[in-house]
Amino acid sequence: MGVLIRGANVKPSPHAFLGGPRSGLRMEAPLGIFGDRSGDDTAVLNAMGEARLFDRDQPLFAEGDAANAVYRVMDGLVRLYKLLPDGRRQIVGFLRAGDMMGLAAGERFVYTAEAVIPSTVRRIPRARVTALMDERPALARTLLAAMTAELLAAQEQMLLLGRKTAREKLATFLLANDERAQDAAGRIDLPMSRTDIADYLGLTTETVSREFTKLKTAHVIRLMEGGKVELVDRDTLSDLAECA
Amino acid sequence: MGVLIRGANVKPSPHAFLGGPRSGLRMEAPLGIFGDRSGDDTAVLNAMGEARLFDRDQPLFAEGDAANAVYRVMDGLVRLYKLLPDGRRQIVGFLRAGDMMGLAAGERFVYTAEAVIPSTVRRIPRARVTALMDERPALARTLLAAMTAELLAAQEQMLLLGRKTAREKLATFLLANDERAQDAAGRIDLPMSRTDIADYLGLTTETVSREFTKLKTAHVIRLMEGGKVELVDRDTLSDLAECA
DNA sequence: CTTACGGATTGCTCTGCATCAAGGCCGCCG
DNA sequence: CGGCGGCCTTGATGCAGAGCAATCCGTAAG
Repeated sequence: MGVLIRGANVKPSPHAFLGGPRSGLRMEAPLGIFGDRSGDDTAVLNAMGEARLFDRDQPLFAEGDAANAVYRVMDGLVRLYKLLPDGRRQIVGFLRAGDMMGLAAGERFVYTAEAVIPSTVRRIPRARVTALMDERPALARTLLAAMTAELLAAQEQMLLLGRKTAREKLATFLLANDERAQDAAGRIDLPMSRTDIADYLGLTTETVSREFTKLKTAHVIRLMEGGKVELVDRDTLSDLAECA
Repeated sequence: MGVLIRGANVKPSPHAFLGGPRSGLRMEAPLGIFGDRSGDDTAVLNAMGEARLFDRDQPLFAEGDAANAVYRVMDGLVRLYKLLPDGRRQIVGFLRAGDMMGLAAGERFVYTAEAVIPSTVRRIPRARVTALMDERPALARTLLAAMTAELLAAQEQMLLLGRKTAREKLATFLLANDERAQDAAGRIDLPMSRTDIADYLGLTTETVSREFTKLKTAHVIRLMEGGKVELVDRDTLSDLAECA
């Protein structure tokens, strides 16, 4: 499953829960509801496993593969998606540096993970995570809290997919990424293609492109080279997003 | 959060993972990946808390309420939903007897829970769940596995909401309920209104009604009184659902 | 510099589902 | 038993977004 965990090297977001769908677990465990003893559990996991570089569009694993490891993105961007038999695709999450996936899975993965851009990913055998949970019962709780965040994000995305208009979807997407993918200049880095964004938001490439253009024309955003986006008018964007 | 847990009194489904969106956790922990020591943890939780009867449309809790308890449905049907400011509604899950909710929540609930029909619900203070986890570390693992199932179901629902047609959505919905809501005669019990189904599938009441009619006319299903549905041709329904 | 290629943009048309608008059915209450 | 109100169904119409196709643009290769 699309479980990702943000590591200690990534600065915690002040709005962990308001950022919309992240499809990821945060190791900081922002929810204290299961007891606040997470401590350094995250650090232990972070150092485990072997890192490997994946090329553009190279799969980390595919739907149907045995789920015998969890993965942690050290650098780059990974997409998780499900396919219908006729090829329609739904991206259920994007993972950035520090995010983890594969924790929430059954015997086999029910979705595919691919590098969107060249990405470094650490692979940790599931057995080691299990063993670590035996040593430190608190880890299970940390993961529980993390999975909770994942679930909340998934439900937020259900609201988006089921009830929001194209414009609202894109506005929500931009604001969600505002929290997670800002560079030094405050711009958002969106290395994924329009098609990827479309498949994440339940739209087509053309519609995504048109809505980008409209936001640009309205001076709400500015499209920079390199796939970067500057949010000029966050308030308007917020209104367009209809909460979330 | 839409975390529900099916108790030991409900017969395990042979297709726990194929039934599509359930928005619920199963205490049987069908995934052995976190270690298979769940044992009787579920039974302990089942007996806890006080049961209470909720009338039709009566809220168990609302969006924004402090999330200081988890709830277990003993009998009836509960809907979980999120609202947009202008009133658009997305139902993120239906809970039946044995299902549990509220485990995956932050400080406050981010959705509302209401009884669809008169329902008996047990309320368990969160502190007791936490205490129980201290006693039995294995419980955290059981919940972890359960939450995993919830997450997989949520992602399946994302695929449905983002990429399936109205017909496919309804077919998927019927097959998912086939696993969970059969009565003695093999019919599906759907006590929720057309509006509820529409808000769950990201459609309108009218579209749901029209698709029901089409399936009926094609002799794929039969609509019985009392909101019951008989699946006459599961194969055709399966084709229409496009997997899931 | 020229060509080629893959993604992005834009225009035009089409359509699935939403929206608006009647009825129809049924259970409830006076 | 009759009227009322809620839900469901069905029909007519509209529209947001899909589908199709033609550039455009930026990058890489020659």
